[in-house]
Amino acid sequence: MPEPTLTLGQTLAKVPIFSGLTESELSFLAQRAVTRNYSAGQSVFGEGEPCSGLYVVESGHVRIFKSSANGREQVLSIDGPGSSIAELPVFDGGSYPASVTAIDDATLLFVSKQDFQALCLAHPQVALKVLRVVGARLRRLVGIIEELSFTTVRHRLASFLLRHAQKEGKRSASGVEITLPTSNQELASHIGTVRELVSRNLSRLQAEGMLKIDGRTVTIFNLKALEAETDSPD
Amino acid sequence: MPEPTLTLGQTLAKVPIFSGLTESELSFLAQRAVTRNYSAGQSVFGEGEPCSGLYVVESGHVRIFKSSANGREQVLSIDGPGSSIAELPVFDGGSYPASVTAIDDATLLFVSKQDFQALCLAHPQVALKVLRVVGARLRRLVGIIEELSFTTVRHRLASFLLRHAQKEGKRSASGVEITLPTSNQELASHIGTVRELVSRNLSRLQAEGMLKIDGRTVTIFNLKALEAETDSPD
DNA sequence: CCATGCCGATGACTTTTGTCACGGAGGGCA
DNA sequence: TGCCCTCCGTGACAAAAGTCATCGGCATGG
Repeated sequence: MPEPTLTLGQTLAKVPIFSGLTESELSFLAQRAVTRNYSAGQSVFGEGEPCSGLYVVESGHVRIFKSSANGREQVLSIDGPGSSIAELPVFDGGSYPASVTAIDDATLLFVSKQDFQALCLAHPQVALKVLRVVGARLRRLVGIIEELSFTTVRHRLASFLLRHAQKEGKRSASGVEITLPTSNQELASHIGTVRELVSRNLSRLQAEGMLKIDGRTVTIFNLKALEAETDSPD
Repeated sequence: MPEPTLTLGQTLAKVPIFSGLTESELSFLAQRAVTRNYSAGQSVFGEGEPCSGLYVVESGHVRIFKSSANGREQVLSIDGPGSSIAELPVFDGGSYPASVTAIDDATLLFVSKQDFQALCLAHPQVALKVLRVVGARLRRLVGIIEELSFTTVRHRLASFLLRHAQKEGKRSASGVEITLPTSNQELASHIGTVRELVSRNLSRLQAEGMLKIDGRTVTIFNLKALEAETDSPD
Protein backbone atom coordinates (compact mmCIF):
# COMPACT_ATOMS: atom_id res chain seq x y z
CA MET A 1 0.00 0.00 0.00
CA PRO A 2 1.44 3.37 -1.02
CA GLU A 3 1.91 6.10 1.52
CA PRO A 4 0.32 9.29 0.18
CA THR A 5 1.17 11.42 3.19
CA LEU A 6 4.52 12.53 1.96
CA THR A 7 3.42 13.72 -1.47
CA LEU A 8 0.51 15.48 0.10
CA GLY A 9 2.91 17.14 2.47
CA GLN A 10 5.03 18.29 -0.45
CA THR A 11 1.99 19.82 -2.04
CA LEU A 12 1.10 21.60 1.16
CA ALA A 13 4.58 23.02 1.48
CA LYS A 14 4.02 24.96 -1.71
CA VAL A 15 0.93 26.66 -0.38
CA PRO A 16 1.83 30.14 0.83
CA ILE A 17 -0.05 29.93 4.09
CA PHE A 18 1.72 26.70 5.01
CA SER A 19 5.20 27.61 3.87
CA GLY A 20 7.71 27.60 6.65
CA LEU A 21 6.19 24.69 8.52
CA THR A 22 8.45 21.82 9.49
CA GLU A 23 8.09 18.46 7.82
CA SER A 24 6.42 16.93 10.82
CA GLU A 25 3.92 19.75 10.99
CA LEU A 26 3.14 19.33 7.32
CA SER A 27 2.52 15.64 7.71
CA PHE A 28 0.32 16.37 10.72
CA LEU A 29 -1.74 18.52 8.41
CA ALA A 30 -1.53 16.10 5.51
CA GLN A 31 -3.00 13.35 7.63
CA ARG A 32 -6.01 15.48 8.33
CA ALA A 33 -6.51 17.09 4.93
CA VAL A 34 -8.92 15.41 2.57
CA THR A 35 -8.37 15.42 -1.17
CA ARG A 36 -11.45 16.15 -3.22
CA ASN A 37 -11.75 16.05 -6.98
CA TYR A 38 -14.06 18.23 -9.00
CA SER A 39 -14.88 18.16 -12.67
CA ALA A 40 -15.15 21.34 -14.73
CA GLY A 41 -18.15 23.38 -13.71
CA GLN A 42 -18.87 21.44 -10.57
CA SER A 43 -19.82 23.33 -7.45
CA VAL A 44 -17.46 23.28 -4.48
CA PHE A 45 -19.84 25.05 -2.17
CA GLY A 46 -22.64 27.55 -2.44
CA GLU A 47 -23.10 30.93 -0.88
CA GLY A 48 -24.93 30.66 2.40
CA GLU A 49 -23.96 27.10 3.18
CA PRO A 50 -22.56 26.62 6.66
CA CYS A 51 -18.81 26.77 6.62
CA SER A 52 -17.17 23.51 7.54
CA GLY A 53 -13.60 24.28 6.64
CA LEU A 54 -11.19 25.77 4.19
CA TYR A 55 -9.90 24.56 0.85
CA VAL A 56 -6.55 24.72 -0.84
CA VAL A 57 -6.28 24.50 -4.59
CA GLU A 58 -3.90 21.73 -5.56
CA SER A 59 -4.52 21.75 -9.29
CA GLY A 60 -6.95 23.45 -11.64
CA HIS A 61 -8.76 26.71 -11.02
CA VAL A 62 -11.78 27.83 -9.09
CA ARG A 63 -14.17 30.69 -9.55
CA ILE A 64 -15.46 32.61 -6.54
CA PHE A 65 -18.62 34.56 -7.28
CA LYS A 66 -21.88 36.00 -6.08
CA SER A 67 -25.09 35.49 -7.97
CA SER A 68 -28.14 37.68 -8.08
CA ALA A 69 -31.82 36.93 -8.14
CA ASN A 70 -32.14 37.74 -11.83
CA GLY A 71 -29.39 35.44 -12.96
CA ARG A 72 -26.45 37.80 -13.06
CA GLU A 73 -23.16 36.87 -11.51
CA GLN A 74 -20.26 38.86 -10.15
CA VAL A 75 -16.91 37.15 -10.04
CA LEU A 76 -14.87 38.05 -6.97
CA SER A 77 -11.79 36.05 -7.70
CA ILE A 78 -10.28 33.30 -9.79
CA ASP A 79 -7.81 31.19 -7.90
CA GLY A 80 -5.29 28.65 -9.03
CA PRO A 81 -2.84 26.17 -7.47
CA GLY A 82 -1.50 27.22 -4.10
CA SER A 83 -4.38 29.51 -3.26
CA SER A 84 -6.46 28.92 -0.23
CA ILE A 85 -10.13 29.76 -0.30
CA ALA A 86 -12.67 30.40 2.40
CA GLU A 87 -9.95 31.03 4.95
CA LEU A 88 -12.08 33.67 6.56
CA PRO A 89 -15.51 32.23 7.26
CA VAL A 90 -13.62 29.52 9.09
CA PHE A 91 -12.97 31.99 11.85
CA ASP A 92 -16.04 34.08 12.20
CA GLY A 93 -18.39 31.15 12.38
CA GLY A 94 -20.67 32.40 9.66
CA SER A 95 -21.63 30.77 6.41
CA TYR A 96 -19.74 31.00 3.14
CA PRO A 97 -20.26 34.49 1.74
CA ALA A 98 -19.97 33.47 -1.91
CA SER A 99 -20.17 30.44 -4.15
CA VAL A 100 -17.26 28.55 -5.59
CA THR A 101 -17.14 26.29 -8.61
CA ALA A 102 -14.31 24.52 -10.39
CA ILE A 103 -13.48 26.10 -13.75
CA ASP A 104 -11.53 23.17 -15.12
CA ASP A 105 -11.03 19.74 -13.59
CA ALA A 106 -9.57 20.53 -10.23
CA THR A 107 -8.23 18.92 -7.12
CA LEU A 108 -8.73 20.66 -3.81
CA LEU A 109 -7.59 19.83 -0.33
CA PHE A 110 -10.09 20.26 2.40
CA VAL A 111 -9.05 21.13 5.94
CA SER A 112 -11.70 21.16 8.60
CA LYS A 113 -12.36 24.23 10.68
CA GLN A 114 -11.23 22.51 13.87
CA ASP A 115 -7.96 21.21 12.47
CA PHE A 116 -7.13 24.55 10.98
CA GLN A 117 -7.87 26.51 14.09
CA ALA A 118 -5.80 24.08 16.09
CA LEU A 119 -2.97 24.54 13.64
CA CYS A 120 -3.17 28.32 13.93
CA LEU A 121 -3.03 28.15 17.69
CA ALA A 122 -0.09 25.79 17.65
CA HIS A 123 1.76 27.72 14.97
CA PRO A 124 1.12 31.42 15.13
CA GLN A 125 3.13 31.97 11.95
CA VAL A 126 0.38 30.20 10.07
CA ALA A 127 -2.15 32.70 11.35
CA LEU A 128 0.09 35.55 10.27
CA LYS A 129 0.43 34.03 6.82
CA VAL A 130 -3.31 33.70 6.59
CA LEU A 131 -3.65 37.33 7.53
CA ARG A 132 -1.23 38.20 4.76
CA VAL A 133 -3.16 36.40 2.04
CA VAL A 134 -6.41 37.71 3.41
CA GLY A 135 -4.97 41.19 3.18
CA ALA A 136 -4.42 40.67 -0.51
CA ARG A 137 -7.95 39.40 -0.89
CA LEU A 138 -9.34 42.43 0.87
CA ARG A 139 -7.37 44.73 -1.38
CA ARG A 140 -8.83 43.04 -4.41
CA LEU A 141 -12.35 43.40 -3.06
CA VAL A 142 -11.82 47.07 -2.34
CA GLY A 143 -10.51 47.42 -5.88
CA ILE A 144 -13.69 45.88 -7.24
CA ILE A 145 -15.79 48.23 -5.17
CA GLU A 146 -13.79 51.17 -6.42
CA GLU A 147 -14.28 50.15 -10.03
CA LEU A 148 -17.98 49.44 -9.65
CA SER A 149 -18.64 52.62 -7.77
CA PHE A 150 -16.58 55.06 -9.78
CA THR A 151 -16.15 53.82 -13.31
CA THR A 152 -18.11 52.85 -16.39
CA VAL A 153 -18.29 49.52 -18.14
CA ARG A 154 -15.90 50.87 -20.72
CA HIS A 155 -13.32 51.71 -18.06
CA ARG A 156 -13.66 48.38 -16.38
CA LEU A 157 -13.30 46.57 -19.66
CA ALA A 158 -10.15 48.52 -20.47
CA SER A 159 -8.75 47.77 -17.00
CA PHE A 160 -9.54 44.12 -17.42
CA LEU A 161 -7.76 43.97 -20.74
CA LEU A 162 -4.73 45.77 -19.37
CA ARG A 163 -4.50 43.52 -16.34
CA HIS A 164 -4.49 40.50 -18.56
CA ALA A 165 -2.08 42.07 -20.99
CA GLN A 166 0.41 42.52 -18.18
CA LYS A 167 -0.05 39.03 -16.87
CA GLU A 168 -0.42 36.76 -19.86
CA GLY A 169 0.05 39.08 -22.79
CA LYS A 170 2.43 38.11 -25.57
CA ARG A 171 4.15 40.74 -27.66
CA SER A 172 3.25 40.26 -31.28
CA ALA A 173 4.02 42.15 -34.49
CA SER A 174 1.51 44.91 -33.94
CA GLY A 175 1.03 44.99 -30.21
CA VAL A 176 0.18 42.81 -27.25
CA GLU A 177 -1.96 39.73 -27.71
CA ILE A 178 -4.24 38.43 -25.02
CA THR A 179 -6.80 35.67 -24.81
CA LEU A 180 -10.21 36.48 -23.45
CA PRO A 181 -12.15 34.29 -21.02
CA THR A 182 -14.24 31.55 -22.51
CA SER A 183 -17.27 33.70 -23.25
CA ASN A 184 -18.39 37.30 -23.23
CA GLN A 185 -20.87 36.28 -20.60
CA GLU A 186 -18.01 35.26 -18.37
CA LEU A 187 -16.11 38.44 -19.07
CA ALA A 188 -19.23 40.39 -18.24
CA SER A 189 -19.54 38.79 -14.85
CA HIS A 190 -15.94 39.71 -14.12
CA ILE A 191 -16.48 43.38 -14.72
CA GLY A 192 -20.00 43.53 -13.34
CA THR A 193 -22.19 43.92 -16.39
CA VAL A 194 -24.01 41.92 -19.04
CA ARG A 195 -23.00 40.10 -22.20
CA GLU A 196 -24.30 42.71 -24.60
CA LEU A 197 -22.39 45.58 -23.09
CA VAL A 198 -19.14 43.63 -23.28
CA SER A 199 -19.78 42.89 -26.90
CA ARG A 200 -20.66 46.47 -27.72
CA ASN A 201 -17.78 48.04 -25.85
CA LEU A 202 -15.28 45.65 -27.38
CA SER A 203 -16.59 46.52 -30.83
CA ARG A 204 -16.39 50.16 -30.01
CA LEU A 205 -12.79 49.94 -28.86
CA GLN A 206 -12.03 48.09 -32.06
CA ALA A 207 -13.82 50.69 -34.15
CA GLU A 208 -11.75 53.35 -32.44
CA GLY A 209 -8.65 51.51 -33.57
CA MET A 210 -7.29 50.65 -30.13
CA LEU A 211 -7.39 46.92 -30.65
CA LYS A 212 -8.34 44.11 -32.97
CA ILE A 213 -10.63 41.27 -32.07
CA ASP A 214 -10.19 37.87 -33.65
CA GLY A 215 -12.34 35.29 -31.97
CA ARG A 216 -11.12 35.05 -28.41
CA THR A 217 -7.85 36.72 -29.20
CA VAL A 218 -7.46 40.43 -28.76
CA THR A 219 -4.50 42.38 -30.03
CA ILE A 220 -3.97 45.68 -28.28
CA PHE A 221 -2.22 48.11 -30.58
CA ASN A 222 -1.51 50.84 -28.12
CA LEU A 223 -1.25 50.13 -24.44
CA LYS A 224 -0.88 53.80 -23.61
CA ALA A 225 -4.12 54.69 -25.32
CA LEU A 226 -5.96 51.99 -23.44
CA GLU A 227 -4.42 53.12 -20.19
CA ALA A 228 -5.70 56.59 -20.87
CA GLU A 229 -9.19 55.09 -20.84
CA THR A 230 -8.74 53.84 -17.31
CA ASP A 231 -7.35 57.11 -16.02
CA SER A 232 -9.80 59.92 -15.97
CA PRO A 233 -13.56 59.67 -15.64
CA ASP A 234 -14.08 61.02 -19.14
CA MET B 1 1.94 62.09 38.49
CA PRO B 2 -0.92 59.81 37.52
CA GLU B 3 -0.23 56.44 35.98
CA PRO B 4 -2.27 56.14 32.76
CA THR B 5 -1.25 52.57 31.97
CA LEU B 6 -4.02 50.96 33.90
CA THR B 7 -6.85 52.97 32.41
CA LEU B 8 -5.42 52.38 28.95
CA GLY B 9 -5.35 48.70 29.72
CA GLN B 10 -8.98 48.82 30.73
CA THR B 11 -9.86 50.44 27.46
CA LEU B 12 -7.95 47.83 25.54
CA ALA B 13 -9.72 45.03 27.36
CA LYS B 14 -12.97 46.18 25.80
CA VAL B 15 -11.64 45.87 22.29
CA PRO B 16 -12.82 42.61 20.76
CA ILE B 17 -9.48 41.63 19.32
CA PHE B 18 -7.79 42.05 22.68
CA SER B 19 -10.43 40.47 24.86
CA GLY B 20 -9.20 37.46 26.74
CA LEU B 21 -5.72 38.79 27.32
CA THR B 22 -4.39 38.73 30.83
CA GLU B 23 -3.83 41.92 32.72
CA SER B 24 -0.10 41.79 32.30
CA GLU B 25 -0.46 41.28 28.57
CA LEU B 26 -2.79 44.22 28.37
CA SER B 27 -0.39 46.45 30.18
CA PHE B 28 2.41 45.24 27.93
CA LEU B 29 0.31 46.48 25.05
CA ALA B 30 -0.80 49.62 26.84
CA GLN B 31 2.79 50.64 27.35
CA ARG B 32 3.39 50.48 23.65
CA ALA B 33 0.13 51.91 22.37
CA VAL B 34 0.05 55.60 21.60
CA THR B 35 -3.06 57.67 22.17
CA ARG B 36 -3.87 60.11 19.39
CA ASN B 37 -6.62 62.67 19.35
CA TYR B 38 -8.43 63.83 16.26
CA SER B 39 -10.92 66.58 15.80
CA ALA B 40 -14.03 66.16 13.68
CA GLY B 41 -13.15 65.84 10.01
CA GLN B 42 -9.46 65.37 10.58
CA SER B 43 -7.63 62.77 8.53
CA VAL B 44 -6.20 59.75 10.29
CA PHE B 45 -4.41 58.43 7.25
CA GLY B 46 -4.84 58.57 3.52
CA GLU B 47 -5.15 55.82 0.98
CA GLY B 48 -1.79 54.84 -0.38
CA GLU B 49 0.26 55.96 2.59
CA PRO B 50 2.68 53.34 3.84
CA CYS B 51 1.13 51.39 6.67
CA SER B 52 2.90 51.87 9.94
CA GLY B 53 0.48 50.19 12.28
CA LEU B 54 -3.09 49.63 13.28
CA TYR B 55 -5.55 51.81 15.16
CA VAL B 56 -8.19 51.07 17.73
CA VAL B 57 -11.11 53.43 18.19
CA GLU B 58 -11.35 54.45 21.82
CA SER B 59 -14.01 57.11 21.47
CA GLY B 60 -15.77 58.81 18.58
CA HIS B 61 -16.28 57.43 15.12
CA VAL B 62 -14.22 57.08 11.99
CA ARG B 63 -15.12 56.89 8.35
CA ILE B 64 -13.27 54.53 6.03
CA PHE B 65 -13.65 55.44 2.39
CA LYS B 66 -12.22 55.47 -1.09
CA SER B 67 -12.21 58.59 -3.18
CA SER B 68 -12.23 58.91 -6.93
CA ALA B 69 -10.47 61.25 -9.31
CA ASN B 70 -13.63 63.27 -9.93
CA GLY B 71 -14.38 63.93 -6.32
CA ARG B 72 -16.78 61.14 -5.54
CA GLU B 73 -16.37 59.04 -2.45
CA GLN B 74 -17.43 55.55 -1.51
CA VAL B 75 -17.75 54.79 2.18
CA LEU B 76 -16.58 51.30 3.07
CA SER B 77 -17.30 51.38 6.75
CA ILE B 78 -18.10 53.54 9.74
CA ASP B 79 -16.49 52.33 12.91
CA GLY B 80 -17.03 53.28 16.52
CA PRO B 81 -15.48 52.53 19.92
CA GLY B 82 -13.90 49.11 20.18
CA SER B 83 -13.34 48.69 16.47
CA SER B 84 -9.90 48.18 15.13
CA ILE B 85 -8.99 49.59 11.76
CA ALA B 86 -6.27 48.79 9.28
CA GLU B 87 -5.64 45.44 10.91
CA LEU B 88 -4.93 43.94 7.56
CA PRO B 89 -2.38 46.10 5.78
CA VAL B 90 -0.27 45.59 8.89
CA PHE B 91 0.36 42.05 7.75
CA ASP B 92 0.74 42.16 4.02
CA GLY B 93 3.25 44.96 4.05
CA GLY B 94 1.37 47.10 1.57
CA SER B 95 0.04 50.58 1.97
CA TYR B 96 -3.34 51.57 3.39
CA PRO B 97 -6.01 50.62 0.85
CA ALA B 98 -8.42 53.39 1.83
CA SER B 99 -8.55 56.69 3.66
CA VAL B 100 -9.80 57.23 7.17
CA THR B 101 -11.05 60.41 8.81
CA ALA B 102 -12.59 61.13 12.16
CA ILE B 103 -16.31 61.88 11.94
CA ASP B 104 -16.62 63.49 15.34
CA ASP B 105 -13.90 64.29 17.82
CA ALA B 106 -12.23 60.98 18.35
CA THR B 107 -9.50 59.28 20.29
CA LEU B 108 -7.63 56.43 18.68
CA LEU B 109 -4.94 54.15 19.97
CA PHE B 110 -2.08 53.45 17.66
CA VAL B 111 -0.17 50.19 17.81
CA SER B 112 2.86 49.81 15.63
CA LYS B 113 3.17 47.03 13.12
CA GLN B 114 6.07 45.47 14.97
CA ASP B 115 4.41 45.46 18.37
CA PHE B 116 1.25 44.01 16.97
CA GLN B 117 2.96 41.27 15.05
CA ALA B 118 4.95 40.38 18.12
CA LEU B 119 1.74 40.23 20.11
CA CYS B 120 0.14 37.93 17.56
CA LEU B 121 3.09 35.58 17.64
CA ALA B 122 3.14 35.50 21.40
CA HIS B 123 -0.62 35.14 21.72
CA PRO B 124 -2.13 33.18 18.89
CA GLN B 125 -5.62 33.84 20.22
CA VAL B 126 -5.16 37.47 19.25
CA ALA B 127 -4.47 36.48 15.67
CA LEU B 128 -7.58 34.33 15.64
CA LYS B 129 -9.63 37.23 16.99
CA VAL B 130 -8.24 39.47 14.31
CA LEU B 131 -9.21 36.92 11.73
CA ARG B 132 -12.70 36.92 13.14
CA VAL B 133 -13.20 40.67 12.89
CA VAL B 134 -11.57 40.69 9.50
CA GLY B 135 -14.04 38.06 8.42
CA ALA B 136 -16.86 40.40 9.30
CA ARG B 137 -15.18 43.18 7.38
CA LEU B 138 -14.81 41.01 4.34
CA ARG B 139 -18.47 40.07 4.48
CA ARG B 140 -19.42 43.71 4.51
CA LEU B 141 -17.23 44.43 1.51
CA VAL B 142 -18.73 41.54 -0.42
CA GLY B 143 -22.14 42.89 0.49
CA ILE B 144 -21.22 46.28 -0.95
CA ILE B 145 -20.01 44.65 -4.14
CA GLU B 146 -23.22 42.70 -4.40
CA GLU B 147 -25.32 45.81 -4.04
CA LEU B 148 -23.26 47.88 -6.44
CA SER B 149 -23.15 45.16 -9.04
CA PHE B 150 -26.73 43.95 -8.93
CA THR B 151 -28.99 46.71 -7.72
CA THR B 152 -30.12 50.21 -8.53
CA VAL B 153 -29.74 53.35 -6.48
CA ARG B 154 -33.35 52.97 -5.41
CA HIS B 155 -32.70 49.48 -4.06
CA ARG B 156 -29.58 50.54 -2.25
CA LEU B 157 -31.35 53.48 -0.71
CA ALA B 158 -34.15 51.25 0.50
CA SER B 159 -31.62 48.79 1.94
CA PHE B 160 -29.81 51.59 3.67
CA LEU B 161 -32.99 52.88 5.25
CA LEU B 162 -33.99 49.42 6.39
CA ARG B 163 -30.59 48.70 7.89
CA HIS B 164 -30.80 51.86 9.91
CA ALA B 165 -34.40 51.25 10.84
CA GLN B 166 -33.37 47.96 12.39
CA LYS B 167 -30.40 49.40 14.20
CA GLU B 168 -31.45 52.78 15.49
CA GLY B 169 -35.07 53.04 14.46
CA LYS B 170 -37.65 54.17 16.99
CA ARG B 171 -41.25 53.07 16.73
CA SER B 172 -43.49 56.09 16.46
CA ALA B 173 -47.22 56.62 15.95
CA SER B 174 -47.26 55.92 12.25
CA GLY B 175 -44.20 53.76 11.72
CA VAL B 176 -40.48 53.61 12.33
CA GLU B 177 -38.47 56.78 12.66
CA ILE B 178 -34.86 57.02 11.63
CA THR B 179 -32.35 59.81 11.40
CA LEU B 180 -30.39 60.23 8.21
CA PRO B 181 -26.67 60.96 8.05
CA THR B 182 -25.65 64.58 8.23
CA SER B 183 -26.13 65.30 4.55
CA ASN B 184 -27.50 63.76 1.40
CA GLN B 185 -24.01 63.97 0.03
CA GLU B 186 -22.85 61.70 2.81
CA LEU B 187 -25.73 59.30 2.27
CA ALA B 188 -24.87 59.23 -1.40
CA SER B 189 -21.31 58.19 -0.75
CA HIS B 190 -22.59 55.37 1.44
CA ILE B 191 -24.68 53.86 -1.30
CA GLY B 192 -22.36 54.69 -4.17
CA THR B 193 -24.08 57.51 -6.00
CA VAL B 194 -24.43 61.28 -6.02
CA ARG B 195 -26.35 63.79 -3.95
CA GLU B 196 -29.02 64.48 -6.57
CA LEU B 197 -30.05 60.87 -6.95
CA VAL B 198 -30.45 60.47 -3.22
CA SER B 199 -32.64 63.51 -3.13
CA ARG B 200 -34.73 62.39 -6.07
CA ASN B 201 -35.17 58.83 -4.89
CA LEU B 202 -36.10 59.92 -1.41
CA SER B 203 -38.71 62.26 -2.85
CA ARG B 204 -39.99 59.50 -5.04
CA LEU B 205 -40.36 57.07 -2.17
CA GLN B 206 -42.20 59.78 -0.29
CA ALA B 207 -44.46 60.48 -3.27
CA GLU B 208 -45.26 56.78 -3.41
CA GLY B 209 -46.39 56.98 0.19
CA MET B 210 -43.81 54.65 1.66
CA LEU B 211 -42.31 57.21 3.97
CA LYS B 212 -42.34 60.79 5.12
CA ILE B 213 -39.32 63.06 5.13
CA ASP B 214 -39.01 65.81 7.67
CA GLY B 215 -35.59 67.38 7.61
CA ARG B 216 -33.16 64.64 8.59
CA THR B 217 -35.88 62.48 10.07
CA VAL B 218 -37.55 59.83 7.99
CA THR B 219 -40.66 57.99 9.07
CA ILE B 220 -41.15 54.69 7.34
CA PHE B 221 -44.83 53.83 7.22
CA ASN B 222 -44.58 50.33 5.94
CA LEU B 223 -41.45 48.30 6.47
CA LYS B 224 -42.80 45.44 4.39
CA ALA B 225 -43.32 47.64 1.37
CA LEU B 226 -39.80 48.97 1.62
CA GLU B 227 -38.44 45.48 2.00
CA ALA B 228 -40.23 44.52 -1.19
CA GLU B 229 -38.09 47.15 -2.92
CA THR B 230 -34.92 45.42 -1.86
CA ASP B 231 -36.08 41.99 -2.90
CA SER B 232 -36.51 41.50 -6.56
CA PRO B 233 -34.88 43.54 -9.32
CA ASP B 234 -38.28 44.85 -10.40
C1' DC C 1 -26.48 16.01 -44.07
C1' DC C 2 -29.51 18.52 -41.30
C1' DA C 3 -31.28 19.84 -36.77
C1' DT C 4 -30.21 21.84 -32.54
C1' DG C 5 -28.16 24.76 -29.45
C1' DC C 6 -24.81 28.07 -27.94
C1' DC C 7 -22.67 32.24 -28.68
C1' DG C 8 -21.63 36.69 -30.61
C1' DA C 9 -23.17 41.03 -32.91
C1' DT C 10 -26.31 44.43 -33.35
C1' DG C 11 -30.46 47.50 -33.78
C1' DA C 12 -34.24 49.61 -31.24
C1' DC C 13 -35.82 51.00 -27.17
C1' DT C 14 -36.39 51.96 -21.98
C1' DT C 15 -34.61 52.90 -17.72
C1' DT C 16 -31.24 54.51 -14.85
C1' DT C 17 -27.65 57.29 -13.81
C1' DG C 18 -25.11 61.22 -13.85
C1' DT C 19 -24.25 66.37 -14.90
C1' DC C 20 -25.24 71.22 -14.93
C1' DA C 21 -27.55 75.03 -13.58
C1' DC C 22 -30.55 77.44 -10.83
C1' DG C 23 -33.40 79.03 -6.85
C1' DG C 24 -34.43 78.89 -2.24
C1' DA C 25 -34.23 77.68 2.84
C1' DG C 26 -31.61 78.17 6.90
C1' DG C 27 -27.67 79.11 9.83
C1' DG C 28 -23.99 81.79 11.49
C1' DC C 29 -21.82 86.24 11.85
C1' DA C 30 -20.36 90.88 11.30
C1' DT D 1 -30.32 93.39 8.92
C1' DG D 2 -27.70 91.87 5.20
C1' DC D 3 -24.12 88.85 3.55
C1' DC D 4 -21.92 84.56 3.05
C1' DC D 5 -22.00 79.49 2.92
C1' DT D 6 -23.77 75.16 2.87
C1' DC D 7 -27.18 72.14 1.67
C1' DC D 8 -31.51 70.69 -0.44
C1' DG D 9 -34.74 70.09 -4.34
C1' DT D 10 -35.57 70.31 -9.26
C1' DG D 11 -35.84 70.75 -14.14
C1' DA D 12 -33.46 69.87 -18.31
C1' DC D 13 -30.27 67.25 -20.52
C1' DA D 14 -26.78 63.86 -21.84
C1' DA D 15 -24.73 59.63 -21.32
C1' DA D 16 -24.51 55.03 -19.82
C1' DA D 17 -26.57 50.78 -18.71
C1' DG D 18 -29.66 47.40 -19.41
C1' DT D 19 -33.49 44.72 -22.02
C1' DC D 20 -35.52 42.46 -25.88
C1' DA D 21 -35.52 40.49 -30.17
C1' DT D 22 -33.32 39.02 -34.23
C1' DC D 23 -29.79 37.17 -37.30
C1' DG D 24 -25.84 34.46 -38.44
C1' DG D 25 -21.84 31.51 -37.48
C1' DC D 26 -20.19 27.40 -35.81
C1' DA D 27 -19.86 23.18 -33.50
C1' DT D 28 -22.06 18.86 -32.03
C1' DG D 29 -24.46 14.87 -32.60
C1' DG D 30 -27.88 12.11 -34.43
